[in-house]
Amino acid sequence: MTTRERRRRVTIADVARHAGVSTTAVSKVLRNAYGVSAAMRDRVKAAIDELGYRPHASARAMRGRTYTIGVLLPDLRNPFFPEILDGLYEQLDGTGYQVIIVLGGRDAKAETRAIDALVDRQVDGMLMVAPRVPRTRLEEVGGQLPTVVLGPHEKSALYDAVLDDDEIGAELVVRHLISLGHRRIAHIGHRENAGRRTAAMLQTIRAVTYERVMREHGLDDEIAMAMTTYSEEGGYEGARELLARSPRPTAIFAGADLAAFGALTALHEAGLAVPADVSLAGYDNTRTAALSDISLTSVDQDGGVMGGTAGRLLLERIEGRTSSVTFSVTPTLVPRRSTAPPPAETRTA
Amino acid sequence: MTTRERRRRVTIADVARHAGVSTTAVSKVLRNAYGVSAAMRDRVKAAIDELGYRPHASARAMRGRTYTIGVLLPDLRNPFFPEILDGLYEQLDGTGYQVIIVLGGRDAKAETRAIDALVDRQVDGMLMVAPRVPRTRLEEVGGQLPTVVLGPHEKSALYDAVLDDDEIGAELVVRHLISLGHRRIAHIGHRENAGRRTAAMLQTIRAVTYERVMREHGLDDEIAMAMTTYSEEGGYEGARELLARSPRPTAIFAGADLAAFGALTALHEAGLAVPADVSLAGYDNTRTAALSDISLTSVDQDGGVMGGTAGRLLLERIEGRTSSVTFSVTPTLVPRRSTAPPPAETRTA
DNA sequence: ATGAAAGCGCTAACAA
DNA sequence: TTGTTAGCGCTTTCAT
Repeated sequence: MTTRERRRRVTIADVARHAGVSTTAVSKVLRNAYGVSAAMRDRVKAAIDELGYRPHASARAMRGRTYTIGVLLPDLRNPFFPEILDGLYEQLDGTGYQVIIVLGGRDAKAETRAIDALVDRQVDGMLMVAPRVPRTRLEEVGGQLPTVVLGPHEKSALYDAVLDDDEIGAELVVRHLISLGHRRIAHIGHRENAGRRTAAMLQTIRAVTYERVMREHGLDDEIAMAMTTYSEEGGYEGARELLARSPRPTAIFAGADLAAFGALTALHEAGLAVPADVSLAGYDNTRTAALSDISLTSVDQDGGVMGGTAGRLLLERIEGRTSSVTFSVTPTLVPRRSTAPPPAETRTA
Repeated sequence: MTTRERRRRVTIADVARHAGVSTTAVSKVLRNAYGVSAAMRDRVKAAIDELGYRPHASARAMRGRTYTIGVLLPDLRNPFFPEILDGLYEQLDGTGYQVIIVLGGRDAKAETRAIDALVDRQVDGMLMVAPRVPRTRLEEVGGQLPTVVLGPHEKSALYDAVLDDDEIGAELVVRHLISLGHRRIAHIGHRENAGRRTAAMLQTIRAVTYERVMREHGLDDEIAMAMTTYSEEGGYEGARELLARSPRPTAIFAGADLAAFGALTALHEAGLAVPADVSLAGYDNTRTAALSDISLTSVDQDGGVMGGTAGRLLLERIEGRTSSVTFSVTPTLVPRRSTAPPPAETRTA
């Protein structure tokens, strides 16, 4: 009878004693397992309620499931992530699964630790949103537990993939700008310093597609990219860099709304009006983009559907599916007031 | 020799065998515990590296610590939360503690489940950001494990509190508007339907302080409040309600930036210019507020310091402190272009 | 300084 | 249908 520092929690043994049954019986009731009479079930449930019993997750983890889904998020600032989580929660509602979130943080090392933390805590399934660790690491995780990767365009036999068709999304933006009459269209991208597998990363696809569409329209010479990061700071720096060129671009396609917001600041500081002087488009169709003072043209990729699908795939894997699945969402363009035909004197180009 | 579904993880016994020592020795090395020779430490560390061993969190939880800090967040959309988390992570960096986040979700019931999930997973410490469960629940948690509550203005012997001096913050805003010449200043607040303990909630303090300052300036009759929620939707509805009044307010103090953004949309729809027709101020000084197209006057409460302090207090409690501490941050006003003197014809009031 | 062994709360064989 | 019991991987007395 050790005196625990804090009041001892109710255990399955307490419930069993209180109900006058075995711990096995209680365990079975908890898991809705086969082989308990209605009477037994009622007695046990009553005892659970009376004692206010809740199972110790760690003890369960030692033998079975934790009823936990782990989610890796790169950060908390990207307004696209809540959409994903909303879809996930909706899908998981009523299943008894709890979601815990860890943050990847600044570098790949921090992200590795965050993923490890989830594995070490024995989550039953893991959703990795826009991970930047090497593909081998993703497969290691996928080999150990049900895993869904959201973002990167790389399929694997070891995990499911949910992704936005970033190629279509980028095409929509660049063609939209071209159809408005722009030629000097620049791009703000995200450079991942850490890793290989860049070809599969969504930021690479957006950038490469931008280049391709430009070429397809004979705008090879107008290609201008600033590779910073998908963040406000990155967008600010990228825009400053692009605006310093001569002649300056008449349109900027930022690979993420967040970067577009930073670009907006840079444009203002440079005394340039949007869209009168420079058109601006983003990606993600965040709520801020929809604010009428911002009214940013953007690409909508339905994060709710993506998150919900990720949840469904995770549950399927937990239930035993071993084959690999890829789910692709087709994005749509949401034109707003931040994009318009280029100013007249542009013809100097 | 049960064949686990997936490849069995390396355990402490494997490490012990590999190093030719006891599991006790390995455990001690892991925890930097007293009573291991340098030679032993080196051998064990080598074995750990060679085998790529990482402790099972759940197994540790059964006997000791989980090295986990649990954070409860109401949602992922409030741009103030990342600031808090940044401070927390910085404080925890290098301590070996991992942060896991759970989301409170829509109602108090969901929040209760989220908190339970953290308790059931035996986190070593818990940070509850703007919780809405009853105070008794907070104290229950505080009685079981090191706890810090961020937001509510209620001290307790059972947990530490980190809070913004919302009274000062609200005063700053209302006095700022009054000094600009406004009289018909309205407020958009957050009504919690679920709970008691409203008097201590930050939203109540902001609303009550608004009323008090109005009265102190003889503006009793101009008090107008729309109690919705601190969200974009809430701000939108609140503003529509306030703008429907006649005469309409010349200034709106939204209790949160998020609500101010919603109000912005409503103002635009009503064809009203900010600040020419209506001045608008928020609270939280989020990044979006700083965007030059928005340029929202707001109250800055240094979430980084709040989060960092919460982390420090948590570590102190884990190390044994039992006395209760309250830490209050004094906010500052950040005036921007969204607030200006009222339009001239206002004198009809 | 080192190790043997008990036990944390639960689940799953296996018996009854 | 119900109960007994052996662990899961770790920490922690308590011997040595």
